[in-house]
Amino acid sequence: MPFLTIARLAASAGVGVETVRFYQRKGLLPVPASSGAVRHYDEADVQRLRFIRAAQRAGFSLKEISELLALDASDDRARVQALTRTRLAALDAEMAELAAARAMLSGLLDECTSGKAGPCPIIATFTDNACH
Amino acid sequence: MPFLTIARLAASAGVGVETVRFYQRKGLLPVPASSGAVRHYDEADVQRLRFIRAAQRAGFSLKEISELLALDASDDRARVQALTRTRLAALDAEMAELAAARAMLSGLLDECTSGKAGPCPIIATFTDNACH
DNA sequence: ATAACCTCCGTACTGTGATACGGAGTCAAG
DNA sequence: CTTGACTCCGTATCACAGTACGGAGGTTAT
Repeated sequence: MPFLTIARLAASAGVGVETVRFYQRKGLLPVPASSGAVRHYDEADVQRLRFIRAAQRAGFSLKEISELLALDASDDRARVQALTRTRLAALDAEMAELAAARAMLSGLLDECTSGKAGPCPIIATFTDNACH
Repeated sequence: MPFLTIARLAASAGVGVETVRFYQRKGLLPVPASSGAVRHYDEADVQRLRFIRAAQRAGFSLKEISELLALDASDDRARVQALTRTRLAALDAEMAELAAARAMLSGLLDECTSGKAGPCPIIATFTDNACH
């Protein structure tokens, strides 16, 4: 049977040992009862750790992920959907902000590189507070 | 002449007094030489503080902003353009990540709400690490 | 069986952007 | 001439997601 040490568990999800221990402290990963001094991990731990990283890539915070992990056991789809809708709304808001910033900067960069005289339009824009 | 106290300076940019003091500590705002015990601020300080907030809305970090502020004096357009291009690339990368997360979650939410049997698809997706 | 490496555990520190607290001094109005 | 609001200043604390460190002990390859 493939017992994993903490280093191999960490490697299986592409994180560092310290990160695994950090997740344990946060309650996101169980600390296995050690029959002996060195703890060992199994596939369930690998799955759980990968779940955390996958949910993180979807923009969930560690706090939200710990709730998702709890819901994994309880199968409360309404709550999962609510968390997901909240996350979607937050993603939309963040994207709108980034898009606005991108549009502004890209326009200013064009202006600035087109070699007009006078002060740099990028700096001037911030100075005039005209960007919002 | 309209001397401003720190509270009025802060209010003029919609930030708190502590935030102004924080920016002073970071070197983003000058600490005026106080002729007396209470320092006073002028329009230049208001402009500088507003510049910081405007650049921040464009996604620049305080560290980048302090460089932009230095460039404001030196008029080094090439450097400003380089910073702006770096910021644009970072914005594009962030937006792509958010868009991917959004697409995935939105699809999963549809699936989950369409009331199919079996385990919640959102949870299942993270569990299968199938999202990337 | 010993060197080299790994694990365990607690604690401390990193960076980012603030926000809070407490005591002493200052200033304007009533 | 006192009360209340504001300022100054240093230090501490917050949230977030880790990263680093050090010493004691366990494990593995030669």
